[in-house]
Amino acid sequence: MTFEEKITLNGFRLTAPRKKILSILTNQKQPISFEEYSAIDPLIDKSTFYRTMQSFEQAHIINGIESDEGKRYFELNETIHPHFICQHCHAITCLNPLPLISLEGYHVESIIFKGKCPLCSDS
Amino acid sequence: MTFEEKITLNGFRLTAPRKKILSILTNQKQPISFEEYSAIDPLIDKSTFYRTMQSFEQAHIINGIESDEGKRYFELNETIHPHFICQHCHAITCLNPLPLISLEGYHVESIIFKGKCPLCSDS
DNA sequence: CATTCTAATGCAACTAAGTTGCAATAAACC
DNA sequence: GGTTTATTGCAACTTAGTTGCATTAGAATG
Ligand SMILES: [Mn+2]
Ligand SMILES: [Mn+2]
Ligand SMILES: [Zn+2]
Ligand SMILES: [Zn+2]
Repeated sequence: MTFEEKITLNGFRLTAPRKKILSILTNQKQPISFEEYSAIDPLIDKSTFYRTMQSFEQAHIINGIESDEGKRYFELNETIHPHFICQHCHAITCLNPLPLISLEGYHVESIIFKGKCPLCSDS
Repeated sequence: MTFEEKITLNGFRLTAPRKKILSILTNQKQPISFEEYSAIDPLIDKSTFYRTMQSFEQAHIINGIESDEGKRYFELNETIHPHFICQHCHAITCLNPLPLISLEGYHVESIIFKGKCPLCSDS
């Protein structure tokens, strides 16, 4: 699906900030924060960014993930997969899809593992 | 282990706020935030609370969990178990211990499931 | 017990991620 | 092109959590 389709199929207007946000998120291997995003797109407005994240998250175009440090990280919502948050270096990593775990009564939508990433486990 | 032991074995001084914090956390079935804690212990100072959480977390006396809403929730670190965060009502629930999942290269210390809790799945 | 040392407290001021109000702008639809 | 209304961009705000610092009070020592 193109950026244009992702945006317009949900009834959103096709604006410059939205196209840029989707294009940049497409190039990321890992979720990014506003701080990281605005390093790539320095002219972005904070409100526009966060409002876009809210609308796109509700439309399931993107996922938000809470870091250990009180920041939100965002990624495109393509194939569902779990994430790992390193409590040492605070990196957020996308993991390979995992066989779905079911919990009686609960409707599980995502899984986050926490601990030490490979880099931090060595040292 | 008594509150006194938990505190002093880590080289911390035995103070009134620390004893009260541990006694209140002991009575909780689920992790609680500062907001919830201070409803139970209205005289607690915010700095004292958060500084205690930091020291106790480093000493592995308590666990901190990030909610979906940018707040930290705290619980005693007794038996390790996963948690469920409802993305609808935002409740944080302790789950029963789960067979340990291992991820090649990663050192997993905790697992958080997100989705809809039983109450919110019905409605 | 009194003395000393220093960790911990409590208060106020601060920080920073994220939100909100609102006037100006520009998509979308005719 | 003209009208309508969602969206932008700016500044002001909110709020969870942190920090600096003077005061207090554990704990160790004699
Ligand atoms: Mn991912
Ligand atoms: Mn728990
Ligand atoms: Zn790491
Ligand atoms: Zn719920």
